[in-house]
Amino acid sequence: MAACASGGGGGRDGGGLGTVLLQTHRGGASQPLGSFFLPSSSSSSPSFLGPRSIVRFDDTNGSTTTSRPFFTAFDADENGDDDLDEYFRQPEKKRRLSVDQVQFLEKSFEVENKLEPERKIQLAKDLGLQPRQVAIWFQNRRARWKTKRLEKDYDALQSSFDALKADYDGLLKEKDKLKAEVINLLTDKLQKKERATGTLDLSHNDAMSREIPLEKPIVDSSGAGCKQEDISSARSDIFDADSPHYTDGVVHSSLLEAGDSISSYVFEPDNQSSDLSQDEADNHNNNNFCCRNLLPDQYVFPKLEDEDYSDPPASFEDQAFWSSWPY
DNA sequence: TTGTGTTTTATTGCCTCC
DNA sequence: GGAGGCAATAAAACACAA
Repeated sequence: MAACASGGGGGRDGGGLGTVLLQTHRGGASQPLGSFFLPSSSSSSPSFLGPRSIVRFDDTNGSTTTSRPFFTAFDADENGDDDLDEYFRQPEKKRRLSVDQVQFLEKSFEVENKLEPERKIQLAKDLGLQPRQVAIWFQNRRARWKTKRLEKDYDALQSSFDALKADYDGLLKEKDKLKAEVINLLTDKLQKKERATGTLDLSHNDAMSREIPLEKPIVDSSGAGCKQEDISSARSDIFDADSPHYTDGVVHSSLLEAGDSISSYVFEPDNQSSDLSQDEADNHNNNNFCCRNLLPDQYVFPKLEDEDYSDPPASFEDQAFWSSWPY
């Protein structure tokens, strides 16, 4: 058998297709060409709806037979020999499947998007198409389906990310707000206490107040810049007795490192001190701490926080974090 | 009418499975 | 090794604005 599909190459199924068509042709050697055409159910006008790929087969007699297996509407009697001749002379062209054919294939695809050989043959028979065409249609349809699914998955992921990001941003703002409130309350408390006790060296304090802004007071680990009971009472106003954040003079917070005490970590580290070593810090403490004249031997320069938890956790911005995200 | 972008049909080459 | 699936791609058909 010599079979060559048009368009060059012909593909693997070309042989199978040739076999089918040749068998059909041989089976009905006296059959007119019109028997290959299906009546159109959607259009009364004569039209060629199948591809015009012309498959030539040299039969055993050496003559060339041209098969046009999947025209869905062609009335040979109406069009006459001229049209037929004109059609045969036309160079092969791609033809789209008819609406009915596509609908039929779509329904079949919904049932099962894979095509077993028997089903392929049956569909081809029902639609007047080549089995190869049915296979190609399913293949292309699977590709389109996959593309759509990817788009949907991407949209879902994007929505999920946006929602999470909004939540995260909201929480960050809330955290900043609460932190500011804590700082203000503690600051007020301290100032009131200092005024009430009158132990503060005002002249010295005035000088210090110019160096260290009140919004970010430096607090030591033993007394938060003043007496332990001062900061303790202040804290007790901020954190209630049941609060997980503070018990027995120690803050237990997810925001803090394990073992850190509030006296060290309630406040952000002073930027101007953040790069100092402990020795430098001690020196800095002696020179600048606002209440050093109260209990000099207890003053310890505030422990500096390594990381600022107001920033997103590294893992959140990290690629690895999102690559492990389950959605 | 024509240029351009999109969709559909078909081919090709590679890969996997039996 | 053959059959079939898939990705990439070509090319025809189609839609549509200018």
